[in-house]
Amino acid sequence: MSENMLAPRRPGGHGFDRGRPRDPALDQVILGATIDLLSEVGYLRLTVAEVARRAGVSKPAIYRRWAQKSQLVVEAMVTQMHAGQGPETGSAAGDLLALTGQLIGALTMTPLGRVLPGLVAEMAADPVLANSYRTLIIRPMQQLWRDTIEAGVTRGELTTDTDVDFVLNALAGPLYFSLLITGEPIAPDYAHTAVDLVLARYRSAG
Amino acid sequence: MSENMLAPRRPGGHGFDRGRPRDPALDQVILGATIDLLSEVGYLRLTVAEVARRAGVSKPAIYRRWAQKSQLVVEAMVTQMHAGQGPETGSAAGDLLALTGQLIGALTMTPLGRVLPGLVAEMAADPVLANSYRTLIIRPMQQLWRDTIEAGVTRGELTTDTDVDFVLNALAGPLYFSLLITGEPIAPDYAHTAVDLVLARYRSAG
Amino acid sequence: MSENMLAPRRPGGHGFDRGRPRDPALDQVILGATIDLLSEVGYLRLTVAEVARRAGVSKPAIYRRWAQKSQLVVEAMVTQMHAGQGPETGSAAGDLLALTGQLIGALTMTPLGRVLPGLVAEMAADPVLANSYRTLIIRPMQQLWRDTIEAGVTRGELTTDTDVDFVLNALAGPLYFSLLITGEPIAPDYAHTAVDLVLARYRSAG
Amino acid sequence: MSENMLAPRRPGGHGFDRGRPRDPALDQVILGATIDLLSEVGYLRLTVAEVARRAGVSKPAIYRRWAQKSQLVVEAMVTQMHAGQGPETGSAAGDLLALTGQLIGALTMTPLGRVLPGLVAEMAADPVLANSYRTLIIRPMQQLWRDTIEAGVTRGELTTDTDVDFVLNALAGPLYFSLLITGEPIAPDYAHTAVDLVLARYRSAG
DNA sequence: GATTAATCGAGACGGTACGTCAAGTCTTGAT
DNA sequence: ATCAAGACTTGACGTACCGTCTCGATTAATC
Repeated sequence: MSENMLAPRRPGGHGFDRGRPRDPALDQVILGATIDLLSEVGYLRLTVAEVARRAGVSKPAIYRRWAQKSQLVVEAMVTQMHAGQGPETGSAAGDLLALTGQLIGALTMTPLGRVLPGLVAEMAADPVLANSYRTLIIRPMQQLWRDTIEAGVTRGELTTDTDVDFVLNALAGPLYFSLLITGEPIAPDYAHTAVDLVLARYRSAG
Repeated sequence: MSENMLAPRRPGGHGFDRGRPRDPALDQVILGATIDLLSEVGYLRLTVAEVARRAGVSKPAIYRRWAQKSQLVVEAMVTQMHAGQGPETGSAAGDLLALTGQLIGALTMTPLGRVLPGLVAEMAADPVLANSYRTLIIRPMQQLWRDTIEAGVTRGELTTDTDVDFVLNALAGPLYFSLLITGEPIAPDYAHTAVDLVLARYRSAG
Repeated sequence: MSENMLAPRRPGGHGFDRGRPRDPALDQVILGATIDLLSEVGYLRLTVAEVARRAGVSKPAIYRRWAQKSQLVVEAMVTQMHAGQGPETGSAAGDLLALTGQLIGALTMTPLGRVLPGLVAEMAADPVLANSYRTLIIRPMQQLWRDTIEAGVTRGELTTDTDVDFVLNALAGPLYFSLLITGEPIAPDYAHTAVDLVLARYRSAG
Repeated sequence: MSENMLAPRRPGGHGFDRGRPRDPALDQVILGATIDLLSEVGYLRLTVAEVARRAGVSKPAIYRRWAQKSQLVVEAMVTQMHAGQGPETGSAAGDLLALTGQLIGALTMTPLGRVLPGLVAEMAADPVLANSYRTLIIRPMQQLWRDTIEAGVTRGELTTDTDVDFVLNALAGPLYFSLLITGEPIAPDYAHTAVDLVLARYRSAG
């Protein structure tokens, strides 16, 4: 797995600290330029050369850090993810509502929405990238949801037969479907309706 | 709407039957070659030149019909959609189960699954293409689902407050989410679990 | 030689006058459009499709008459050549002066000048065309010059050792050189200077 | 004038020695492949892709240096021009004879003859190219002739009213005329006959 | 008068080359 | 080993023009 990760490439295998050290400021400048460009033109029309131009940096400086355009973009996205706090509203319903709302926000208010389509295409052709994206972005999100759902079960609010991954997919899936496929806007009451749906089935009688 | 459609470009606006007509056989040969290549190499690695070579056709013959690679591919996908039959199992539960199973089949057994990621990326960058795909593929599918759900309401199996589009998204969304984002295989009991979920909320008491 | 000629193609080999006869008016319309377009855009940028459009004629109607663009153009040029009259000024000097002046006029006042460069290129690659051009345009011109020079010899104005072809080349060559290669304008006194040059060498002492 | 020149395109206007320098070896490899191909197939049938293939170079590497095929070809021709030595035979007659012979050699023994027709066509359609060709190839040649003729005047071998450009055209023009237009071979005694002609008129009595 | 065959305009067809673009790697000289 | 700059290969893109072929609709000469 570690070889699949995309976290900044390190210099060749000899030692780690010979020669001129990388300018750490460049990482941020590059990622910033990437986010900006991404939200302007989307993934497909983003070119590495243009990122370099805007960052005032050379192309090799970028490729020294990320093996491909897609990995640069994933990393840029990661910096946009707020260290997702598990919500603590006191009830499973409230927590799920909060998480769903957070996800809607991320998909519609951040560049993530513009980026996702292009990334989806690359992921289908590049397993390494897919792995990076899933490890760095999807998995942490899933874990948050799982923790929340399991807390609900533990507290006796959700039935013990609750299928954690299924619930997660049931709440998040339609959002991605609208974003990527139908292009329809997300209904303003989506979060409520969807959480209601889940609770109608999995709310513990006790 | 008509200007957004991509169905084969037609000759200039004078009349419609002047000059040598397009060879309709070529349409089929080209679309067939496209489907074949698509299922072999996926969207991103499909090249128009290779489609031409396999179809025994010139590149201009292709570009005469479709303005871009992406539109050719959409059209090819359309030919793969079987005039979706509304299922008639006699119960809303059975019908929804059948539709969900059909969709799973289309996404996993046909080239659609291989093609979708690339198409999603292009759609995000090309509104005309997005419109075409939605009009030709998504909307007919949605209509089928809507008809089925509404039939359930009419027969008194589903409550009258059933949100048709929400239900549709709830059943189909997670499938696309798995296919495009998480890459996880679809659980073998997905159809049952998902339909159960919906019925737990929308089954009519009567 | 006859098979190298480009004079209008005739219908297939059976008989000569079955079926609908060609519209003879079209020949003229096409040649006219060719001349016009030629003088506007030159040879290389002239397309057969545009000639057809302007002539209100179809492409096959053109290719039925001329096998290639280049032959159409040659034929169009021929129609521009005035049945060159041998001048009759009474003296060899006067006749040569007149011929040279005529040639200057043809090269600078008619589309010939715009056409020649492109034709030269095609001729180098297409012997059939070269033959047509030389037979239909160059040879008649050469004959005129030869007759004139020989008349001068006969009348005793030019020495009997006059090399007819050499003289012809000496007078005409520099004109083509300027037109095709150097691009320099032809000196206004070229005709006089050149004829003087020739007479200085070949004027008969007698 | 400088903006009309085609000599290898240079990088953007900042400085001149930043970034990876062009591999000068490639210039030579490309020009060499161009010359070879040119003498095999002539101008019209030379394709940039084939030049690239033979030179073991990519197409963009070529287009980085020359904006169009025609400019590549001109540049290739320039490399074939031997830094023309002004002949020093001691007499104007001998010098002119030598120059004429040199020109005959260049037109018949080098690829120049095969290339010229195609180039002539492009020049007529592309003033920049025409300018380049004339500046780089024609003008240096003309200067050589002018110097020679003027030396003859200075030495008293040619009359002081000798029209330098006219003489030059009179000697060179017929050669191009034969090559490009009539297709007739150049007479073996052309050089002598032509120089005789000129001397008959311009030889100084003194 | 019916038949026959080549014509007509329109435009599709195969072929071939064009010139462009972006991705990712390599090279230079300098720090 | 880094940096900026930009050359480099690779591979595909979409376009243009050539000369041919096909369609349905005339148009004459022949039968």
